[in-house]
Amino acid sequence: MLADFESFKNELNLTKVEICRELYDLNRALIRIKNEDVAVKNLVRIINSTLRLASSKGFHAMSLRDLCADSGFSIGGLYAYIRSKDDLILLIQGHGFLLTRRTLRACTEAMAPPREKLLTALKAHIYLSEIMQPWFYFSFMETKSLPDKAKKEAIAVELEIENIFYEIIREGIARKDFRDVNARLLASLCKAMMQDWYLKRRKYSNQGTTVTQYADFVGEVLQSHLLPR
Amino acid sequence: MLADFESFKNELNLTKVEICRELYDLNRALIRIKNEDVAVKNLVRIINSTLRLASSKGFHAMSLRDLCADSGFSIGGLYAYIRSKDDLILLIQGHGFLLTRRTLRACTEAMAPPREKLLTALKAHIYLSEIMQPWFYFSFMETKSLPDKAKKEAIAVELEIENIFYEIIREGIARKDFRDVNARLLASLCKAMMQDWYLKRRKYSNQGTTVTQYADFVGEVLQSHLLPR
DNA sequence: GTCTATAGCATGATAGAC
DNA sequence: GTCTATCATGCTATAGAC
Repeated sequence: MLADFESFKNELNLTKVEICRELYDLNRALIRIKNEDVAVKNLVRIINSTLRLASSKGFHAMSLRDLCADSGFSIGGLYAYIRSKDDLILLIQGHGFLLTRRTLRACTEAMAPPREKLLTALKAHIYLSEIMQPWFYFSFMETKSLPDKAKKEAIAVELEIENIFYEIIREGIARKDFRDVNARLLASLCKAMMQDWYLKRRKYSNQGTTVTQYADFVGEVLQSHLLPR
Repeated sequence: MLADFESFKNELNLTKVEICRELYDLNRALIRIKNEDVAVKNLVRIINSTLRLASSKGFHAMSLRDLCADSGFSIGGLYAYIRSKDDLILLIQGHGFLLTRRTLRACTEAMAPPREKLLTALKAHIYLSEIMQPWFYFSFMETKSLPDKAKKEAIAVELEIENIFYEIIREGIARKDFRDVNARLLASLCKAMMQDWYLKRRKYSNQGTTVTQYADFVGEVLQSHLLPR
């Protein structure tokens, strides 16, 4: 069972380097640099800068000159790693989806009663969004800039995630572990609350709220509504 | 007391034309056209197009030529209404804030027990965001593109709105109408849930969820957590 | 594998006719 | 009050030296 954030983090071992290494392996065809260590090291710089600049001014308002200045690359050098500016969105968002789906599926496949399952999925999502906050924020804000096909995929992944929660709630209602509430709407609200953690990360930091606190609180609110009185 | 959406809408009388008329009156200094009827009519066109284009591809990705094509204006004609492209963000966002603050303050100034007050504020916010959905969505997405001063104001307004809910919850706890929960966090979650209505408007439409249904459901979830067992 | 230099184009903004 | 024509700038992307 998933308890605190630290052990979740250690178990997943999702460092920036590890994330970019897998991203590189999966996108070798698009990237001109063939030396893996060099490529991964520089991808970390490029993606770091992209996420920072895009989150502060927006991806479209960020020029490639900005990106080069921030990452210490030259325009020419940068283009060895991407084919176009828009490639960057696809790269970052696509890999974010992959990790989210994989992590959430892994955490919810084990047999468990709905209440535990719900809390586990909730924590997994919030904790993952904490580790990858800039990725999640970027994905949310830049979905509208995606080409049509990728945008549809983004919406589909969103729905898939929501459905994981929907199914858990439905199972709980069927087993009479939960009250007979509107499962679809509650799944949506659950998503909305999880989302707020990475959309308003700064606000929660300023308030001194920790991830674990936040996840626990959302868990309590959901249980207040779901558990029989 | 605030009941259904339709009567709220009729009472406020916030049509596009009325919204733009007040916006024009408050920003006469920036707008070169002096005939009010002409100006208001065209501002409706311009702002409509801006909100539509910005919501589908983002404000920065929308060029002024796009805007002209969509609104039927010429570049030269457009510049009689704005001084620069960025003026448009300020105009739209600033006026959205004004209306939100005014409406929410008006709905919560009456004396009422915390439970009623909370539900009234909740409905007022969600109903207003339904009437002005494109404005709210635009405001949220483009806050990052604002110049420093305006960005700070945007964050301040956000916090002010959240504090309205925070204070109501605190009062309820103090009077023992509510359980002793974390008021600050619950106010944040309340905001997150209200926000989802205008951020994911399409999704809820597709599901067939109505505003009234949504507002009622969020109200129930909050009460489940707040009311003594 | 990374750099500098530059092509080619789209953009925001203005001037001035009507 | 609205239009067309044009300017100056800044952008993405490429070519070619090292």
